Amino acid sequence: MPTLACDEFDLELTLDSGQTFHWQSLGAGFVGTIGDRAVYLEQRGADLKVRGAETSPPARKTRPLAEVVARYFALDHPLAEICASLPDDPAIQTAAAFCRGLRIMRQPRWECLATFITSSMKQVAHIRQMSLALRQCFGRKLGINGAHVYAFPSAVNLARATEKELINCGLGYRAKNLLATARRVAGGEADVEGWAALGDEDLRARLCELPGVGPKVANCVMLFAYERLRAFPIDVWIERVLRQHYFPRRRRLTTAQLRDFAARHFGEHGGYAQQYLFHHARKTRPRRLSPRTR
DNA sequence: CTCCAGGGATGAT
DNA sequence: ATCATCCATGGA
Repeated sequence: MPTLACDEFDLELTLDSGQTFHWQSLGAGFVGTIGDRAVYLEQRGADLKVRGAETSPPARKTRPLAEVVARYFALDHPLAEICASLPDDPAIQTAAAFCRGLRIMRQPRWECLATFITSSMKQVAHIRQMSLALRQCFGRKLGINGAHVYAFPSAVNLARATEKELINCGLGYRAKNLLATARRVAGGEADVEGWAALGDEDLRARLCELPGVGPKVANCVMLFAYERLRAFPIDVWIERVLRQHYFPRRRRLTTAQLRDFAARHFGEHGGYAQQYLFHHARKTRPRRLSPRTR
């Protein structure tokens, strides 16, 4: 199987860090899609084994799969330098050590935006379920390693859906927002590709105009699909971590103050800092003790 | 500024 | 089987 060198990379950790919600474990690796391509991935140390779909209509000239994978997982990010640039405080240093090899991905823009619109007020298991349902109902079916996966549906395809169909995919009140946003993107009113040329503030403003997109979702999309490594999404987990470690006995603290602090303290790679704090907090969350073990 | 809808998996009892 | 918990956005 074709192999790609991947230093300072942990595939499983990266796929399990709340950036993407459709990869499934299969044998010793994972199957999923990158754009319209079905992919099987398996990591052995610094080797990343990569297999593309056995395409039935033989693919026309396309970019080499290794390039596509390397770009998707941002294997070009200088991880050692990024970690060295993070502030030297115990909270972030502990989290960064815990998350060695976790990279901030470069996901397809529409797929990332649509998925994070569905993510609001949902936990990872739900988001995975909705992603799968949307793919099965509206996406293209692809074969890989004897399994099958579904590409994420284009905005045009989702724009043709009815609200009821999206509700049947488990979206609840998010159906209306996703449908409205899909229609704006499909109609060219919202140019999610063209927006890549905008500065951070303008991009955030454009994203926040879309139905179902607030500051948190906008920051996730900026970070995971637009390479804006300063973007610092603040959800309840991160808010807890920030208050606990950086403002231990300050009671009155607005979200605006937290935002300003994060931007100043974590700087140009704030998104990496956020992802490390987030993943560490989730994976080391204090589990409630049952009465028996207490 | 505050309050609240909303809903299904998850874990505790 | 029942019950509490988790959660971002948007609108009142």
